[in-house]
Amino acid sequence: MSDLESRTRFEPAEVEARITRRWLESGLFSPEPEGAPEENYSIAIPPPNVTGALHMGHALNSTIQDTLIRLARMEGKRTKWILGTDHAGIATQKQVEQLLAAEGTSRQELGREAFVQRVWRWREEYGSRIVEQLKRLGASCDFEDERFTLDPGYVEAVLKVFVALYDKGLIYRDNRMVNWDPGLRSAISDLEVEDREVTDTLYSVAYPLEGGGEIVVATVRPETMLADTAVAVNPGDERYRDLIGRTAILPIVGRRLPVIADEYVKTDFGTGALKITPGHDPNDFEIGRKHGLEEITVIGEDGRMTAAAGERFAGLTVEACQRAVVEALEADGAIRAREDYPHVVPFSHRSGARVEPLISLQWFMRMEPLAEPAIAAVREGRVRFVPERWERVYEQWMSEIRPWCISRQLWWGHQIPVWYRDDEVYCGLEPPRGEGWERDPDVLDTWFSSALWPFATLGWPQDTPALRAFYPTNVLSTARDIIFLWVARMIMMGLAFREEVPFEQVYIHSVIQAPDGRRMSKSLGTGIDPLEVIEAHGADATRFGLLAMSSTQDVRYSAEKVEQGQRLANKLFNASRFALTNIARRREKHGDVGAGVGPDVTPAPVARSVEDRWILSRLQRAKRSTREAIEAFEFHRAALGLYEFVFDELCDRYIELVKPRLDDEDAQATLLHVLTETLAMAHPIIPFVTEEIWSLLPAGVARDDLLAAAPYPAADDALLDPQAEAAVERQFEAVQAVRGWRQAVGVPPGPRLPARLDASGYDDIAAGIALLARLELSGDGGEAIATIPVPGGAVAVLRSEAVDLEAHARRLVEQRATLESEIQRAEGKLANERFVAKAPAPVVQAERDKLERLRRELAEL
RNA sequence: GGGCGCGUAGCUCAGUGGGAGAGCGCUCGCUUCACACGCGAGAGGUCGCUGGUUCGAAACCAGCCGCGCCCACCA
Repeated sequence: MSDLESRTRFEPAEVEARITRRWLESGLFSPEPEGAPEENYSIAIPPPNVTGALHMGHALNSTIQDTLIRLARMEGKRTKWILGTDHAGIATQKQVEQLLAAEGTSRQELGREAFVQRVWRWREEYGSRIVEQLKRLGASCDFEDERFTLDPGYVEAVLKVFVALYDKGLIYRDNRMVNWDPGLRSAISDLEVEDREVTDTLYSVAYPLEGGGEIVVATVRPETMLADTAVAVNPGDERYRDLIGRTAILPIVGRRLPVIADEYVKTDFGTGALKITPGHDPNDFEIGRKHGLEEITVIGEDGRMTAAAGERFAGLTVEACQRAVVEALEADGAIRAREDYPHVVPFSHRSGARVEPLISLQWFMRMEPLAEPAIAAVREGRVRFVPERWERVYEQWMSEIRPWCISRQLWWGHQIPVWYRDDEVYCGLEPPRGEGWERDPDVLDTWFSSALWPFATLGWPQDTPALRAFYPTNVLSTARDIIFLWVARMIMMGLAFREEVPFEQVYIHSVIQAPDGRRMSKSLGTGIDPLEVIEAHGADATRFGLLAMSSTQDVRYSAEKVEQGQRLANKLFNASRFALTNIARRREKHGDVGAGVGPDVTPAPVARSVEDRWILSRLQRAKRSTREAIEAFEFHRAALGLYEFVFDELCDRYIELVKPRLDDEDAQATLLHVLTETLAMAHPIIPFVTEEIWSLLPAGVARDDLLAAAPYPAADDALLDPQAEAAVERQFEAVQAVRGWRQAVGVPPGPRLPARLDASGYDDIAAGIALLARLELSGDGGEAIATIPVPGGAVAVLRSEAVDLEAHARRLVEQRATLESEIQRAEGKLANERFVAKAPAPVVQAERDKLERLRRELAEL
């Protein structure tokens, strides 16, 4: 205890490592796979990239999930937080390629097999970093059952899904236009493309017509004209009607281009005539297929012009080629106009390169048949989004879903289980028998394997106990940016392969922006490292701060909220230190260690006074609202409500009021009870400090086991006491009135002031008022030198030289003015006949009561 | 082009039909026997603008202004 007495501050760094070790050694986070999903509770963590380091988004999301998980665990549910990392094809491959480059070699030089081995070695060395960082935050994941999306079992799940969808005809190979990322040299999906505003030049180029005349087309990409195979106009366009069916001559190249009609062409944009380049423009590709046009490719996968572009341009970069083509057209006098043209163009989210639309042989997945039941699941409430508005966003995207390009030209990932031999194609879990087969070199989009996360992590396709116990999971928590990339696809795959939704609720949490409102990002230098925050303020403070600043909308990072959390941890620690050292000291003196405290139970509260009944009543409300707020994903309400309870009610009021009674065993029991319940109530939010204090509770109060394993305290309605709440409310109004008066009239806060209570309804609470407002109350009938209005009467201040009567008079004038204006307002309201007639009776009555009270107070003055 | 969200105290944000709130910051006071990461008392707001619904609007509806995000194949 003497040790505790000297610890005047909560020191997180000293405590956290010790507590973490106890948690991990307890096995509490690793439940036996038993029971049914309905009685169990599980969350699958959004798997961080193996390459990743904990950023603020992870920290918030992990805190949210851990708060849910810890609450569920304390509610007695078998609770599993499924942990793992994602192989993150592109990010990881890039990382290792950079290493190789630094070593003066490359993946091509190593060859595929050696390269993949190299990535595995890298993963062994660095892949657990983020998992260790999660421990620092206090995350109670099942660390003993960590998964990886390239584990052998996981690979089996991925291949099985691929083969099944292939057999159903949902996965197919096709030569189509894809988003080609020249930086990555791979196809990417629509969702990995981001639009950026760019100002290009819009050129008007004249194409001569066979037999005389010309047609002028508009383009921002003159270099692609080398692959033009037609010119299109709108069939209803008077200007060009006569030209349909004629032939244009492609400048520079000399190719003959049919002039075709297509509704797609807008008459009011550009020149109304459109050059058609099926090989390098998605729209033109569709038009080309519709009209059976030739598809010519002049831009290669390396982002340079191919031989088909002609000797003059082959080998040039796209940019250089554009300049060369424009020069050539100028020399021909073919450029009729140019203007600056701001528009959005696609860039790769992965490499940052400008996306090059190319025709390429890739694997695609038809999504509509999978989307349909996934839309129904949300519509029927089997999956619910919080906040609800995301359901519409989800549904809208799902109802317009397009084929998903799932093949990537990478080496790190799930290699596609398809083999070729001449014209034969084989798809299966095992390689085909016989000689001469060659496996498709491509790997699957990382999100393909992520889509299986909630069940592949539990052992599917094996029918494992874990799968039976924890699927479906309860909640998925994430930011909105991966609703389509990941959440929607998990729902589709869960329904397709488990016939069950993967989770019941999807919580979409805030995106935390930099304090200045910009995106938090390493490259912008706006990132804040959560580990540094933990170092500086503690994990509890970080968790509290993140929850307190979170919302249903994006928020700016608030260092103040973290500091608020640090104050809460410190306050709770000091309040506990006060209670524990005092009670221990007094019991030692009296030689009874634990009277009134049963051996294995939280001490039963013994309410002797109105403030005891009050704090017990307030405690029930705090427990209820904290739990309800967490369950409703209103984490800021849970965190800030806890702060308010601890500071305003437990510390500033109850502990102050109970101080003089601490020799009383009943008061000790009540204080200990409130303290232990508060610790338990707060634990899901600030687990470290609460666990630490729990371990310091006297024998008989603290169980030997962990607070993390203790039951979450239920709100007991029998302890609600509206009378006590009203009484203590009145008490504090009176205290505040006296304190305010003291300040205003310059009476120092320390000395006790002789006074008399001329008010009714103060039998139980007068002593507390005297204590907190520093009054010496007596029944002295002498004359009051000053009168302080309090609810139901006044405090009469008796003879004292400490009172400045002029200041008192000034205060009286101010208070009268305030009261009079409030009375006027109430009177006005009640004089309004329509208010009295139409407003609900209780509202009118409340107004009348208020008016009466105000009038009494004015009279007291 | 379609959709969503947000404009409340100097700052960051709660609040959704009956007397404008929190944290930080600011002012004043306090070595009150747990905590100065503390305690007490204060100052500070046309709740973006306009109109409507209502006895009553920061909240509900409409329009406007400003900011942010998502989706979308007009060269």
